[in-house]
Amino acid sequence: MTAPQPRFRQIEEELRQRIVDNELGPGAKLPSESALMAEFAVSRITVRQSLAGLHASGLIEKVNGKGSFVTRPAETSNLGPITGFYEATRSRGRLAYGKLASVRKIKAPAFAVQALGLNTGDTVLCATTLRMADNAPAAIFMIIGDEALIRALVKEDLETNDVMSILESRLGYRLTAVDTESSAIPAAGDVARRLGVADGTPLLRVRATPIDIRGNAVCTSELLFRGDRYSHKARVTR
Amino acid sequence: MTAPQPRFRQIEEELRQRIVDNELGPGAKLPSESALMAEFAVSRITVRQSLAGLHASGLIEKVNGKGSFVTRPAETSNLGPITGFYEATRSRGRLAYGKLASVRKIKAPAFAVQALGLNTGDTVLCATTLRMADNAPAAIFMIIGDEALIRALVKEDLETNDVMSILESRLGYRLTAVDTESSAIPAAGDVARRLGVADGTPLLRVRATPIDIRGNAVCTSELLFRGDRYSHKARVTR
DNA sequence: CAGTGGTCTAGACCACTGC
DNA sequence: CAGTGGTCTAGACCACTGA
Repeated sequence: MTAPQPRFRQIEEELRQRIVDNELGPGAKLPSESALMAEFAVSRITVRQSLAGLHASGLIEKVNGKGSFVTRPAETSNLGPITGFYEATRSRGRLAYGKLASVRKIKAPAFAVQALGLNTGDTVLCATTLRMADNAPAAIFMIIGDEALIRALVKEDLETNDVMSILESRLGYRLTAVDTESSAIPAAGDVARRLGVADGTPLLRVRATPIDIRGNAVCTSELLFRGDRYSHKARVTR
Repeated sequence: MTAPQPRFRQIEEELRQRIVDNELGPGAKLPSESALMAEFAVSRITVRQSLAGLHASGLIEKVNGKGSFVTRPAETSNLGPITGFYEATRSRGRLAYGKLASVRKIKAPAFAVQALGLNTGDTVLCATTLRMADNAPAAIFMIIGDEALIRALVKEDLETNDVMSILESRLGYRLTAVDTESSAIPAAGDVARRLGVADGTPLLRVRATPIDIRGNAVCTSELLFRGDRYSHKARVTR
């Protein structure tokens, strides 16, 4: 038997649904606690218990004397600098932009198969950009995912905007985490040439997979940095 | 003016203190909610609000019908495989151990100064181990911190146990996060020789700083991996 | 000023645990 | 069975916001 969910959780899920469905968009004001008491016919404590759940998920913020509001995810992009190359670079006062190198259909590489839960041999769309900092090549970025999603990302301009920020502020995704895997590899052939380094130069390879509010992988990406000039910072919490 | 803390937070802090001071050790049962109501002369809701705070920090767990218990941190070491080299390697069925290479007093390197909030020129104690997987060199590990702490870690056997697990299960630290910074550097001289790789081979360098429950850096460490054989996985949450 | 969220009280019934 | 935490009600007073 599935135990019936407690009332406060039902209300929490109902509100969560309204937010995910963009019925309550970023920045929108939630009904006041007394309004929710009336709507769901429960006591104030029950309402507050529901709101506490949403607050804990970072979905809403409460402002004393004003009300509760849906958070604007893009304004609190604290999922690590890797996931926000342009933002991080610009915040240090440097010029950052990218050049779209290619958009093509490929057979999903092994890491994408695993990250996205695909079958071997599935085809995916892959967009590649060369990211520049102060007019010097800084990194090669590759993003892989569902065709419709990648086309939407390209349309929203991958040469200026970070993927995470497009996903959250333009495409309505609600992200909760990013899975990352870092390793060090030698630069080779075309990659070395495009980054302007000698063959064999150590590169930092970071593969990142944003996870949405339902625990699903949205897409997956690979970033190749010059190891001598850039590093990847993150805070891992339990 | 510092605003007076609400009652429930005072109680939360009091209980948190008892846990941190090991007055309530891992696995210990907290007083029941009714006992806490009597002790602090507050209503049950207030008590539960305090416990909710501790629960959110992962410090206690509640068991219906039994009571609330202090969590055993070592049993939930999910702060990333980097921070648990031995544990992660052994869990894949491979032999993992280390060799203590040196323990010496040094002038704190720049990254340690920043991570630990020291002054340039301060001296710290530094222990180095060579970590082996299936009898082959896998990584060079260096840990830097306060003299007493490093000596305690060495005494608890850095050749067998992960730092995080020693800190949590033997030395009574309560860790909440780990700050990490990854980059790729070429192997050089002594380091290359000890890892058994050619000069210039890309190495993954991960610097990790465990953060305790009060937000303080406990110590800081640097790990040099062979980039072709190991990678660093982490899930970054908001 | 009225409306909002922040805090708190004094009760209640339930499901679960262990004796 | 008594003790525990899980859920919920119907109130209350406060501090803060904005008109």
